Amino acid sequence: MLSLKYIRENIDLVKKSIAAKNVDFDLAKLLEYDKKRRDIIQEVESLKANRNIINKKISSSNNVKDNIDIMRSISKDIKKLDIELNTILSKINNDLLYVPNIVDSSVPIGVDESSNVIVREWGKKPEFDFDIKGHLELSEKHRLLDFKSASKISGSAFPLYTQIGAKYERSLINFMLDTHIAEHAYSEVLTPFIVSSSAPRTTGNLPKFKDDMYYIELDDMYCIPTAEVPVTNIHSKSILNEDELPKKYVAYSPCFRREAGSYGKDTKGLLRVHQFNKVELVQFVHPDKSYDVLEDLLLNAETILQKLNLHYRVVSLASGDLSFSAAKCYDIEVWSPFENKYLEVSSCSNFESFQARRGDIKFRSNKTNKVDFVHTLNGSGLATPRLMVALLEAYQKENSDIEIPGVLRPYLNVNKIKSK
RNA sequence: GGAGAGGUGUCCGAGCGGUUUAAGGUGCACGCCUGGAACGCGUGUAUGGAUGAAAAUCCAUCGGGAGUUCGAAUCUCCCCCUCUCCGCCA
Repeated sequence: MLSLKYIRENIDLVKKSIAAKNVDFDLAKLLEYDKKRRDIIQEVESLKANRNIINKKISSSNNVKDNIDIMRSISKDIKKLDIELNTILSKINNDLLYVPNIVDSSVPIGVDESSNVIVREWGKKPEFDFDIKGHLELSEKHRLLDFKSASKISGSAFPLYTQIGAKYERSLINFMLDTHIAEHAYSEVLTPFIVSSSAPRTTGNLPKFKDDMYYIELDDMYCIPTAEVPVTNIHSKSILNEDELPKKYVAYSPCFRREAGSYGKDTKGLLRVHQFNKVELVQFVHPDKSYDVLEDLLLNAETILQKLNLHYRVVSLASGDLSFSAAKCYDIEVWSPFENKYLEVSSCSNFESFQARRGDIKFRSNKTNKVDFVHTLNGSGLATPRLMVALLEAYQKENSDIEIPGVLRPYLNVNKIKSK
């Protein structure tokens, strides 16, 4: 969320960002509401000031009767104006939730992903001198996944990991958590996976993207689409000390996504699923530092792929591909040899004060003793399904055995997944 | 699910219709005192909003919302949250 004041004082920038993100929003109407709001406030506040003065006269007695008559009429006027003000305020507050975050000046401008900019590539595409198999065929052969049983349980696109597949998944999660905790100094949290509506409102998932989440009507709660949602809200409605910044959290969670509107796309196996596991990095930082931290956080996520020795590239998202809440975002895409394309395994975003405003997350400056909103950032570090695709495919041998990367061997206690 | 207790400023805690512009304490900051410190004394100490170049002035805020009243932290209703006990349950 942007503040009304900020919007009023940066109309051009806000207008530009709305256009750059391809968002439909009537800014002129909002500014008109704001003008009306300020007019009413001035009127009603002078009445209230008057009310306070007369109230004091009544309590210090003499002329009580006359003053009560005056108070009656003032109170009537105040009540009328307050209703008018509340009406306009609720319109404004609702509209504000639909204003997208501003776009950082370093973000490439473009309507969609075709304008994304490749920032760097790491490693190189593995080469094979035999016909390679895809992750589905490999996991079927080694009984790592059982989509058939899963569909009986939950329908399509819910993975059921079995035997060494399940252990592999668990190992990946632990490996990633351990790496971020030990090498990047994140502190681990394990959060609720079902949240009330205020949490996704903070992060920007609500109100605009309600249909992307699983909703539990009976309790008016949501299954989290990412650990970003609960973790970002750890510090909602509070003022942190500047000394406490940066706050760095790493959280494993399952992620639940309805993926409405994406049917028919990436339907094979693990490429797009309704439930997946992810290790998420979240930081609360001083506003001056957030763009440096974004680069750090990106490197933290990249470390995982480097340790797994998987080829990947980093992409800076164009304005039109940028999410509603983000000011800037990098995607990390891992190479899938069989799909013959890059698969998104991480998004690392700087939200600046956008989420902090929605969640009321502030810090008190040491120097000025004033409070200001923190900046929030997060990034997947990483999501497992497409990572698993890349791992199975890149590490397959001609006899279909799958080698286990060195860093995962202590977790899995085997060097290879062998045909039985 | 049932019964009860409670939600007040950084924190603790009083107030239960108009001397509350929220007592008192605590924490914090600054000043005085001191060789330096503690003690003591003094001053200040929130958030949001409106006007304003600024200084400042004003308005709102005692979990949230609605109501009663000339006037609500205080009375009424609805909701949320925390705690205790009971029931159910992994």
